[in-house]
Formats: sequence, structure tokens, C-alpha cells
Amino acid sequence: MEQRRAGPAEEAGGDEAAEAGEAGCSPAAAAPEEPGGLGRLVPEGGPPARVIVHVDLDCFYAQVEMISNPELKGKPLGVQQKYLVVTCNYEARKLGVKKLMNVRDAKEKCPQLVLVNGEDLTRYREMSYKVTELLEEFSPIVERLGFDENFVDLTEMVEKRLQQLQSDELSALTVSGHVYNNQYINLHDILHIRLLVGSQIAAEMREAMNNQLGLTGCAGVASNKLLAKLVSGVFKPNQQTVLLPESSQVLIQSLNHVKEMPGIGYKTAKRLEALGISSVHDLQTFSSKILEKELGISVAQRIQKLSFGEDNSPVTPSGPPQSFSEEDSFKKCSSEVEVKNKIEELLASLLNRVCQDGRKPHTIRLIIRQYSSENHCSRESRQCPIPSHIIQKLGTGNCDVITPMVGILMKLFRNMVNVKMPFHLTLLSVCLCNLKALNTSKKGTIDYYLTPSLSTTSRSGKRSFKMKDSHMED
DNA sequence: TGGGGTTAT
DNA sequence: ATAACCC
Repeated sequence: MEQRRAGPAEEAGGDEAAEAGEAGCSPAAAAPEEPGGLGRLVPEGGPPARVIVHVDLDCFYAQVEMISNPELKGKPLGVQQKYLVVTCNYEARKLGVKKLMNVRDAKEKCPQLVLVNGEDLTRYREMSYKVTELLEEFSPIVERLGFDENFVDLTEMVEKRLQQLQSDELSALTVSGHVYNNQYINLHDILHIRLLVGSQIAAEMREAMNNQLGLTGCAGVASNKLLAKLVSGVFKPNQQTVLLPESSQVLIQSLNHVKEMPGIGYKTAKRLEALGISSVHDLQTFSSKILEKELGISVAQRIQKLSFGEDNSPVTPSGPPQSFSEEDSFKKCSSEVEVKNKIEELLASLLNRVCQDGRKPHTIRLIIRQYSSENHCSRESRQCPIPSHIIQKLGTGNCDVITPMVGILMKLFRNMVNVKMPFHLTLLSVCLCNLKALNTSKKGTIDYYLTPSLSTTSRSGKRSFKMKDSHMED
């Protein structure tokens, strides 16, 4: 029962990529010899290197539509919102249709394109949460990113599987899916071993998604969220890829522009361009001091770390949503009556959703976009607390809350827009947020002692000293 | 550019 | 309340 020794990094793959190893992530960190079993696979001190998977569904809305209507399968399919094809299946992509393509251009490129309307997100949202819940069965640490992506921290699960592994099974350990950069696997390298186990769990996740939900997707396994996300997209539909540490520099250098780095958005990319920074290498080698002065210390330090493939941000469990919103965009809305009608529609849908959730929103917000030739992306908003007498009626028939809530929203609207002057809106959105779990959070608040059903029947009826700790919300 | 979401300031 | 980021 002799075990393999984790020796020094004897030819860690034999590729040139090993030169530029990730700082703080030295390959094959010397594992001390321990007697018996596989105890040496458990790190003895400090934070263990993580194993993260990024799961990314293939053209999610189109998949949901093909499940709803199987006759669409095999045909080029686009999902339309207003005049845009927001996503499309791979049949359509082969014929030249791209995401966020104008409907006219798409039809011109591909006259056989079948379009379905995807403005109502209900079925997509429901399927999205089914995916997240399925992944949460593997590990509770699941972070959603949009409707079609999830990060899962597999570190603990991998550790548990390694502890169950017999030493003779170690030599038979294999990867599931692709290895990025076709890098050589070193079974003496504990980091390689952990990532391989991660790749096997990722394959099980994709299998479960396919068997239980009928969905296909990609997965990327790596030591942090940035790298997992980047590597998940390398082999594209319905495949998975694992990144071994020695190839992380190859991966990030494969990006053509800093804008392709998740975390560097439109605004930051523009500011970087003004500094002459366009490639990842430019950002890596740019003066930290100057970058901090230009972008602020927080953004500068974070994105410069990203440029080296370093990302210590945790996988933060998303849990239930923080907010519910519904929006509608249009060419023109210019009268109060129109605004009120649109708001009523948005609110009706929202109240149904919030009712199903069970929690109660304590804040309501109205968001508008006004027409203007430039600055076309800018929105304005006003928010206020929802009066407590309305909150309490929220679970039941929402007919009696819709009128007062529309009243509140119209006040918020008139606070933003002078209705005595002409106006031109191109978007209205209503958001319910500041969600609280019904009643359970009431204990310790003033409401608890002022609500007869709680303070007299479920307790002794006496007021206690806890009064002084209570405070009003909103 | 749609119809959503999140966190930081 | 806005601005940035993500899809």
C-alpha cells in the first residue's frame, strides 16, 4: 500500500506556459511526506487553493423555447425582444445570425429564421432558478450571474472526495472534458488532482441538468471565478474545460482586448484606452501608481490583479432575489394617462411574482428613461417606502393594493417629470425591493409590540425592556 | 440594444 | 440616487 509521493514539480507539463506561473499559486507546492493513507492530500495550513466551476447554459432563452415547443428543434430559431434578436440557437448562428442583432438584419441574413417573442421572462426565470437549485444540491455555495450562468465553489466537495479516494484509485484518476492548452496532467501535483476531481463534478452537474431539465451547457473549472469563467467558453456548445495553473497566463493572454476581461466594462475600457492601455499585457505592465490616480485605488488594484488572472473574490451564494422588477421600452410615451396604464401593467405582474415569493417588499421604485439625442443610456429613478398598511395586504387579493400603489408611483413620476411641460419617455420600470421575510423579522421591531395578535396572544401581554432596542424601519 | 439583475459610492 | 458591472 505504498503511496505516490508528491515530488517537486518535475516537468510540470513541459510547456513554455509554465514560465509565467501565477503569483501566490506556485505549482506543486512541496507536500510534506505523511505516514499512511491519503492524508497528504489535505492542505495543512493557510487557505486552500479553491476549485471553482462556472456553468454557462447554451443560448438559454432559445433552449427554453425549444422545450416549450419541440417543433422548433432543428430549425433556425431567434428570440425577439422589440426589434432585436436577443439570442438564437446554433442552427441560426451557422446561418449568420448573431446575438443582439437587429431583426431586419437577421431576416436578411437568414430568411428562414423562425422568431418567437421573448419579452415575457417568466418561463426563463423559472427555468433559471431550477438550474440554480439543481446546482445547490451539489454544494450550497452557488452564485448566479444573470439568468444563464452560475458559479459553484467545489473546494469542500473536492476535499471530501479526495478523502474517500483509495491510493490505488489515484493513479487511475482522469479528467472529464477538455484540458485547456492541452496541458500535460501531473498526478503528483495536488493542484492538478483537485482540478481533475472538479472536472468530474462539473460533468455530473451537466449530466444532471440534461437528464432532469433537458438543458445543455458549458462548464469551466479553475482556481478562481475569473479563470473559471474565461475557460468555460473555450469549447463551445455543450462542452467543458479545465484550466491547470501553469496555463493561466496563456488563457488571459489569449484575450484580444482588456474589454473582454470580466469586470472591465464599457466605461473602464474607455478610460484605459485613453491611457494607451488596450491589451492585457498593457494593463499588466502599466504603472500601478498612475492607474490608481486615474481610476481610484479600488478599481485600479482590482483590475490590475485581474490582468494577471488573479481574483480572490469569493463565490457569494445568491439566495433568493434582492429585488423584483418589470420594465417596458417603447418609442414614445408622452401623456400621464399612458404612463398610468403602463405602470398598472407592470405592477400587476410584479404583485403576482412577489405574492408567489412569500416575502414582502418594503420599498418601491420607479425608473424612467427620457428621450434625448445623446446620453441615450441614462435613467432616472425615485423610490419611497411602501406604507405598512399596504405591505400587510400584499399576500392576499392584490386588487385592493394596486390602486394605492399606482397612486404612489404616479407621485414618484411627477417628482421626476414636470407634467405641465411636454415629455417623451422611452422606458418605464417598476422595482419592488428591500424584501423582508414576513413577520419573522418583526420580533425586535416596534411592530412586534404594537401588533395585538403578536404582543397579546403569543406572548404574556406585558411589554418588556426590549422596547428600547426596537427601532422603526423605513 | 432588451429585460432583467448586482454591488459600490 | 446614481453609476458601474454582469447576462
